[in-house]
Amino acid sequence: MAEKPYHHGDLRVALLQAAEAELAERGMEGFSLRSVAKRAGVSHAAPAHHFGDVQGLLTALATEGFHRFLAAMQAREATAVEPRDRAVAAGIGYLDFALDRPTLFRLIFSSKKPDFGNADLSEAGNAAFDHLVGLVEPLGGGLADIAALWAMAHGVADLAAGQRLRMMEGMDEAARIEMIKGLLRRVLPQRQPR
Amino acid sequence: MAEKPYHHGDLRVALLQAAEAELAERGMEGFSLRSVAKRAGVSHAAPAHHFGDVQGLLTALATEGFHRFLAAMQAREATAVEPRDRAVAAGIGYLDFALDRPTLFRLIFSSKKPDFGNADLSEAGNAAFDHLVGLVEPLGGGLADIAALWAMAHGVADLAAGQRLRMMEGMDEAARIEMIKGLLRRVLPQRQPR
DNA sequence: CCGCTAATCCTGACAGTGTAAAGATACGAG
DNA sequence: CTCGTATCTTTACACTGTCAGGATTAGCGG
Repeated sequence: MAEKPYHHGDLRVALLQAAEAELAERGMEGFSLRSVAKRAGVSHAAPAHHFGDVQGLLTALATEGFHRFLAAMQAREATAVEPRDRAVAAGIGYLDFALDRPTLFRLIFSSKKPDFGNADLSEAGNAAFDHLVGLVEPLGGGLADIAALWAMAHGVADLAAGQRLRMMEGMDEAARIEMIKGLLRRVLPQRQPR
Repeated sequence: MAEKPYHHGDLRVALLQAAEAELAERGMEGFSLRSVAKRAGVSHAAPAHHFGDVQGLLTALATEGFHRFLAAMQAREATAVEPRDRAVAAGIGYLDFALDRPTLFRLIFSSKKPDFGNADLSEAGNAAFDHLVGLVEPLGGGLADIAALWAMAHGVADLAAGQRLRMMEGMDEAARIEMIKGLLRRVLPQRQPR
C-alpha cells in the first residue's frame, strides 16, 4: 500500500468519478481536464492514455450519464402499475435526474463537447429514447404522443436545471410533484371517449 | 477615411456583432474573446474597456438575445387573432428562435456564463416571461397553465436546438409546424365545458 | 486655434488551459 | 529472469482571459 504507486490501478473509473465531481462543483463552463487529473492525484497528461482527449473523457461521462438518466426514470416507474401512471412517473424521474445532477443533464442534452457519434454514447442515448417510446406504446399513442410526453418532460426538467422555474420554489416537494404530474397528464393521449 | 483609425468609433456594437457571429460559428464551447476581438479588427484587450471581462460581453449579448427572443414570439403572434391561437403562435415563435439561433438560445437558457443578476439582463428575461404570462391570462389560465405552455414550448425548442428531434427532420416545415401546434394546444386550458 | 483631460485602444506580461512528444516505471507473458 | 508494453510523468508549445502600463485621439473649455 504505497503512498504513491506509479500505477494507479483503477485510474479510468477514478478519473470518471473525479470528472463528475468536478463537473458538479465547477459546472460545465469551468471544467478543466488538468483539475480533474489533480483531483485524481495524477499528472495532468495521465487522462490522455485512457480517454485520448477531453472529448473522450466527456463522451465516456455522458454515456454513464445516460445510463443513470434511464435508471432515474425506471426508479420512479417502479412505484406505478397503470401504463398511464408509469408514463407520468417516468416524467418525474426525468425531472429527478435534472435536479439531482443538473450539470450532467446539461452535458447530455445541451453540450456539444461529447462525441455523440460515438457508438457507446449513441447506444446509451437511444436506449433512453426507446424506453420513452415503450412507455407511450401501451397507451395507443403515435409519434405525436411520444413527442408530447418527451417535450413536456424535457421542458420542465431543463427549466428546472436552469433554475428558471421560480414558481416552483415556494412549493414543497409533494405539491410540486403533483403539479408536474398534472402537466404530464395533459399531454398523454386521452382515454378513448365512449 | 484612414485605413486603421485608432478609435473604432462604434466598437461596442461591432464587438457584439462579432461575438454573435463567433458564437454561431464556433459554438458556446469554443467561444474565444480574443477571436472576437480579432474578428472586429481590434486588439485582444480592447473589449475589456467596453465590457470589463468576457462575462460582461456575454451578459450584454444575452440581453440582446432576450429581446430578439421576445420579438420572435411577437412576430408569430401577429398572424393570429384568437387568444388561443396567439398563445400557440408564440410557442412557434419560441421554436423559430431556437432553430434560427441555437447558440444564442443556449446562451440565454442553458449557460451560466452571463451574469443573470445584471439589471438589464434580468429585466429583459422578465419581459419575455411576463409576455408569456400575458398570453395565458385571457384564457382564464392559472399558474399551472402558464407552466404548461412554457414547459411545452421550451421542451420542443430545446430539443430542436440540440437536434434531438430527429422525428421532425423528415417532415416539411408546414407539417412540422402543424404538429407542434397540436402539442401546444394540448397543454392550454380547455374551453370550459357547457 | 490652443491645450488639457479623459476616453479609447494597444503592447507586454502572467497564470492557466489542452495536447503532443519523449522519457520513466512497473506489470506480465514467455 | 527478461523483455515488450501498458501506464504514468515530464517537458514543451500554442492558445486562452485578465491585468498593468503606455500610446493615441476625441472632446471641450479657454
